Amino acid sequence: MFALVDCNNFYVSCERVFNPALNGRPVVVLSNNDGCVVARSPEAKALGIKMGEPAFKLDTLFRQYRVAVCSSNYQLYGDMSQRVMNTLSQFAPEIEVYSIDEAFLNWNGIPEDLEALGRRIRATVRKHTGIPVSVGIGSTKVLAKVANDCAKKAPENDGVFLLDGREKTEKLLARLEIGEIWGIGRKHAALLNRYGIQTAAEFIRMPDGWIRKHLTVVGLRIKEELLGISCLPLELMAPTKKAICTSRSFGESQSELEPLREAVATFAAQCGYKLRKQRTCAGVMTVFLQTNRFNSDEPQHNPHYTMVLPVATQSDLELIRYALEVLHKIYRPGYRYKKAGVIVSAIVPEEQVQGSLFDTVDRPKHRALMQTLDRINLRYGLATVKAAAQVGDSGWKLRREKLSPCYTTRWSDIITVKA
DNA sequence: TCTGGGGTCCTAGGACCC
DNA sequence: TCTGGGGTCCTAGGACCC
Repeated sequence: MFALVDCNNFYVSCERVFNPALNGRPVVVLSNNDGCVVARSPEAKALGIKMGEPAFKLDTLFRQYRVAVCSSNYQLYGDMSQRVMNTLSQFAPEIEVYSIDEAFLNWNGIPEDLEALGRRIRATVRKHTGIPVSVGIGSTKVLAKVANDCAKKAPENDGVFLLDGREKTEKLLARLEIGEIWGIGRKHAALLNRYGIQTAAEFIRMPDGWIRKHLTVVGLRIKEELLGISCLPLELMAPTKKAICTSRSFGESQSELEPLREAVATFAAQCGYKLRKQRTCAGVMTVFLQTNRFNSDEPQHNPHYTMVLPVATQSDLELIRYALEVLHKIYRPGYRYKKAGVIVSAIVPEEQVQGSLFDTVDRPKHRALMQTLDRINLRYGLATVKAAAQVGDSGWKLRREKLSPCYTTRWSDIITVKA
């Protein structure tokens, strides 16, 4: 058996933990740059606010219904997520942290009443962190997802749903639209609908060959999982990433080279940090620029260029140097760039880097320098020490007008309680 | 004026090898 | 007159997830 524990409207719940005045009110959290709605409280959902809707289109509605609007605060959410995951790991021998707000638990051979265990999890996470969660229990990961959906949507389940027994499962799948199933996205749902398949029950009646032809082996696995045959194992170790991307939309569009240099240098350094964190080096780097695709009357330019590095690296200084080289290649004056990014790939373990006869970089020195830099920044806060290329007047920086404090990760932001 | 930021997996087709 | 059969690797594109 698997349990899927999912935090209810996680980002909103994090904000509410530290600001109880947000309870009972419609609350939304916006994406980076205060762009789109990425989390909604139930009250906000009830107002018809859609996931991913651009915030500027909702201004009037926000005012009319006194919707509380928060910029996203990933430091806070990341830390709260860790606290939730720590609590969850006490409830299962194995746990897969699937995303910032979800985890699968291995409940094979647990002799207890699983529904009761689910309720205990809910109460404990609530007590330890203040975050409300839903627990879905099923014999495969896909069925646990289905169960979680029931736990969340039907109020009578009170946040916990155990999906067991053939009859119970069949009845549920007959009511479930195929597009609701984990792994069936919009395109596949539309395709299935065209063939007259509306529900999950109808889907699992289709022959294997047909599913394979139209939805590849991915679709076939989903069918098996819905039938109760587990083929998606728990993934306990997060695999090292094969590509790492750091990109941002700018608070304001940028035409000059200088702010773009600052931005691209910052993204390259961020990639370096992520590479070091998973103890890897990257051999290939892509830099891209984008103009605002929504301004169709503006000239568009979306260049990108990929460079093979002489020797795979994880040093900020080297990554920045190459990223700026590439930036100069692709930049053209006269365009208003809205977004830029750096992607590193061809990632290898740091102890398996292929050297070069003509290497001019003092690698041990870079390594020591980066270690020191990471230690300082860990202790004194993000980017306390950084490369000069990253420093500037920052016109490109994110817009985050409604940012909450970093209650749990910054001493100066720690919460004050008046009694 | 204002529209996010990450990732993964699978397949088909072409290049190349013996 | 006759022109094989088996692989691997890489990339682009499309689907999906949160």
